[in-house]
Amino acid sequence: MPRETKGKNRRTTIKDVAALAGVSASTVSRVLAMDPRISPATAEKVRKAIQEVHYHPNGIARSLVRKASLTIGFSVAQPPDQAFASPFVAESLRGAAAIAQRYGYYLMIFTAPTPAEERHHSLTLFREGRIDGVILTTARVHDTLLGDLQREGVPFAVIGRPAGRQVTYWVNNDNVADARAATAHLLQLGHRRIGLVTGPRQFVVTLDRMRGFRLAMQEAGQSPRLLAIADGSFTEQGGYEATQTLIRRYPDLTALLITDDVMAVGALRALAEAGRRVPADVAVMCFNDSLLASTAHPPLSAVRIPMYELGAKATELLIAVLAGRPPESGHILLPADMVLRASTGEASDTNGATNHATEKE
Amino acid sequence: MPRETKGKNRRTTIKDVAALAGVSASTVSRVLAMDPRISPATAEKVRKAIQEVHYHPNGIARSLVRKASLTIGFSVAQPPDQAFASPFVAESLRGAAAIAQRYGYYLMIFTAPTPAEERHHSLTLFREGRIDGVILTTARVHDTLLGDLQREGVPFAVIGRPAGRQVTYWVNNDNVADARAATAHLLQLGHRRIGLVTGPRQFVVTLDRMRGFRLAMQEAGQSPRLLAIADGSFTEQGGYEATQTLIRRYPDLTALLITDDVMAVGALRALAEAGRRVPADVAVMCFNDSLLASTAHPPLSAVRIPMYELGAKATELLIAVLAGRPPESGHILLPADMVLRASTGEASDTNGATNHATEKE
DNA sequence: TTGAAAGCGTTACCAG
DNA sequence: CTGGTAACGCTTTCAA
Repeated sequence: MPRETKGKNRRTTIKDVAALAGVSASTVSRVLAMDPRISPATAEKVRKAIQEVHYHPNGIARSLVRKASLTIGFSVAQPPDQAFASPFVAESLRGAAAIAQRYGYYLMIFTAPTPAEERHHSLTLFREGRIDGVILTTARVHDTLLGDLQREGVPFAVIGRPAGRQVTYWVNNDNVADARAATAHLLQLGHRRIGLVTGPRQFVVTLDRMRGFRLAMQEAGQSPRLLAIADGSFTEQGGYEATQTLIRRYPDLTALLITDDVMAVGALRALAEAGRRVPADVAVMCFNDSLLASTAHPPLSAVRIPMYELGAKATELLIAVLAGRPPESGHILLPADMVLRASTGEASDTNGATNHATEKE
Repeated sequence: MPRETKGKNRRTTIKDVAALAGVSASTVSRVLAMDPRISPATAEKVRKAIQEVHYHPNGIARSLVRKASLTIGFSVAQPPDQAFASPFVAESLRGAAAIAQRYGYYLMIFTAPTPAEERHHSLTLFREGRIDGVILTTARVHDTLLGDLQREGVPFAVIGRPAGRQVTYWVNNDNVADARAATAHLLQLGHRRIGLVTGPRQFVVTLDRMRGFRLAMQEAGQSPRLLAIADGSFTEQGGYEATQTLIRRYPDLTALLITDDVMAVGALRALAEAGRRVPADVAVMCFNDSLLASTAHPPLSAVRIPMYELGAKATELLIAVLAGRPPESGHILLPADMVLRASTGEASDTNGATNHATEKE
């Protein structure tokens, strides 16, 4: 009769442990929580029992009672068939995963092509109790998302600069300053006819970089009305098409600033097809600086955006908030370096994979 | 007194809805589950109440009682500071995310540098009830992981070919055949002194591709003892170093097969430094074919591994298993094409970004 | 220092 | 067709 022919193969629960150790479930729970007022003797007993039955506390039950999932959502604001193809997303996810893991948080990812879907997923996951907060990887210009999340009490941190003033937690590089510095660098090299290829204008990052470009050009005495700018999607093809448009309309450009390295690769293709040599005819400079930039032909000079760090910092920020110790300074600006390679005619070798001769701004 | 000054700002629960609609919680639950035997009238009442209080069922509570989290784990067998940097990981994750989302599953990702950690994370997440099953992205040669998971009853699907015979669910391309075809192609171009640069030998994929290489070389009458092979880590630097070693030891190589495109980019760097022109002195062919391969200099001929599809199919397989309708055929082999570009001297243009003139095997 | 009991928010069985 | 009630596995008062 003391045979244990009860459950078939239920996973072992806290009660099994309690029974085996001859204590109550509460006591087991306390041992697990390292409650100091448990006697060393019983603690030992319980621990042995836990070992014996291979007990693992059910995280779902815990989440239910604690009202916390220990899970962070990571929102990729792109169609699932593009997400992660972008080095920016992949790298910032890498940073987020590293930090989440370090602090004992789980990471749940979801993709959302449209703002509406991103809103829906973030809200639903939170309301269902599946995530405690969310990392957003994109800030759009006219976007009710952030306001909605705030209103609903969803904790979140943004990678990028939110358009409004009201958002508290975000991490970014200073895109206006960085784009301005990059443009200034091209000007300093002697270029005057500089074109800008940007991503979609619905993104704050696009507008910020455009603004930096404009500022530098104005400072150089260029009329803001005459600036050569074209936009495209954040893809190789997008960069290709935007560049084609731009160089057709402005055939005398001698330099191109491109706000994304994937797009820049497409720009190189367009330039090659048009018979323009880089950097002899047209100098090219881009943003991000993934492996793609250093292995392109020619290797691309780039503003090195700390993508990994952006993801990591945003996650740290969110975790601090979730842990109830929100940092006084809600946002962080990370510095971006400039990496000079052959595409602006300045690199010593032609394969810049390790040629990170950087120049602080 | 009919003022609702009850909870402070508790999220609304099924009971709130029940109270408002004047029915029991069970009834609300049934409406949610679209139980056919609920009367249209009450269903309507309940639905209105749900709208009114903005009710969202708590997913954690559901998971607890249903013993299913609707969540799939995605294991990245790499240190968090490398994960997703690999196009293979990024692309297969993309595929997994798309399918998971389509079937209403959530995706939880975790990184694990060592087999021990991968085992620990997979097992713990499952035992805690946080995931219903797991996608593994790497198959190692001597690996108890898969056996352990089976023993513990963790449903899983593998991207890649598991070493043992016992594993049921996996998706792969035929690496032996694909490597053999690639080598055969180089042979057909007239090369005889062909070197192989591979990833770490602990991975099944490495051994399979080595095997294919060997087979083709043997068929061409080469002594298997004299084959030029070097291995390195799956990084640009790994490819660089392995290639350096290889071309020093075998200075007369006229072609290189490299089992990864990130590594191939490093190989190009090593060749350039050694003063070998590609393809004039050394032809280069690689695997995977991400954007990196087509934008390298020169553009790399590659065996195009369907990375996205591998992730997608593995996820479909796992979801089928979780849904209780395990497919009769447990594993799937996807075909891989060959994309010929300038690095083997065959491309018409030098920028192969869209030059996917493929050749079926 | 420990135990009993009351939840956490659902679902599902058993009556009616 | 609908309502009570007992789980699901854990944490956390409240008592002792």
